[in-house]
Amino acid sequence: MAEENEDNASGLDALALELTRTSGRFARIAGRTAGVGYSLVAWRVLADLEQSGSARVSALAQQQRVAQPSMTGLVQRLEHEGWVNRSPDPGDGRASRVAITEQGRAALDEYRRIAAGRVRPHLGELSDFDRATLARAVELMQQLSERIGDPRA
Amino acid sequence: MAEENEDNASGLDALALELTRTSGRFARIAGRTAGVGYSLVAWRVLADLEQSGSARVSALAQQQRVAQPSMTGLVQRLEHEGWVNRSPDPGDGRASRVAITEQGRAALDEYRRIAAGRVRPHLGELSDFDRATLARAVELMQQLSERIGDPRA
DNA sequence: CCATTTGCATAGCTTAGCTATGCAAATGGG
DNA sequence: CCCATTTGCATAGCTAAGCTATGCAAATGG
Repeated sequence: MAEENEDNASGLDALALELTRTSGRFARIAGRTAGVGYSLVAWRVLADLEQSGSARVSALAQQQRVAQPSMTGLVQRLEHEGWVNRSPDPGDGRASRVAITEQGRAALDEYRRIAAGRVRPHLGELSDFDRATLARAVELMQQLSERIGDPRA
Repeated sequence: MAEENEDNASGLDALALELTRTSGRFARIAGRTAGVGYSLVAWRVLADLEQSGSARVSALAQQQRVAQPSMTGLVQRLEHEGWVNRSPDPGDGRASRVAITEQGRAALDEYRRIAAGRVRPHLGELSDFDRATLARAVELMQQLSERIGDPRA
């Protein structure tokens, strides 16, 4: 791969495609296999709520870059699991604030334990350099995610 | 991130989680936004067929690590789009061989053009080193994908 | 020749996303 | 103060994508 990153656009295209395809495959296999059940977005929402305390539905939708009705549905499923609850927003009768429950925290911990457990042993077999490469790639993919589809691209 | 990759398991767990979450987010944003329509698995199947010529449904399912009925459904959708066709397998009356059509090749090219076009400009802004990091990360994620969930783990 | 295995399809479910639309609460101009 | 607009969320209805369980026809083998 190192021989095609210096000169022309076709190398960029190839990298763009490979990155997209590989990340999708990896996420599906690492995050979904063995029936953890919910999507990555669900866990991201829980993780957000774990730190922020509570948030409104539309704010969650914006953060995760999904449409508002999609987030409504996800929150409903999470509420049905007992992982979040909704309370009326003081000062705005339309809005409701979504907060994580104790069960939600427990489920999140469990998910983290399982998901990490599936990937960790294979990470452990890599060299320090390869692990650092992956860690840096995570940062780069986060940057790219934010830039792609951003209005000010 | 570089300060936590040397000593204990919590660093590995953190990397495992971040890698899973970030790759999922990236794939969703890069591959799905702007309504390319089908999933990454669909395009991977087309790409496989482009190179292999034709394959059986169960072989495609194994390659993509999905259940056989899932692949049946995907092949039906692709067939409905006119992107693949099915012909009876000579020598095995139960099986049918799936092959890509000219329209399928065109659709695949179009997808590649769009998907690469969305990511490429942002890749172009990175340094050579960062691009090489991503290219190496692609290889590593492919390795990890193959090892995770493999019977002989 | 019949029992088992194999390849694929179907049925029925859940998750997950989308757009379009509805409704109630908040906001703001006249 | 009243009414039109905006805003926050829910609902309806669609498609895609995955799963398990099951059915059926063709191949295989004792």
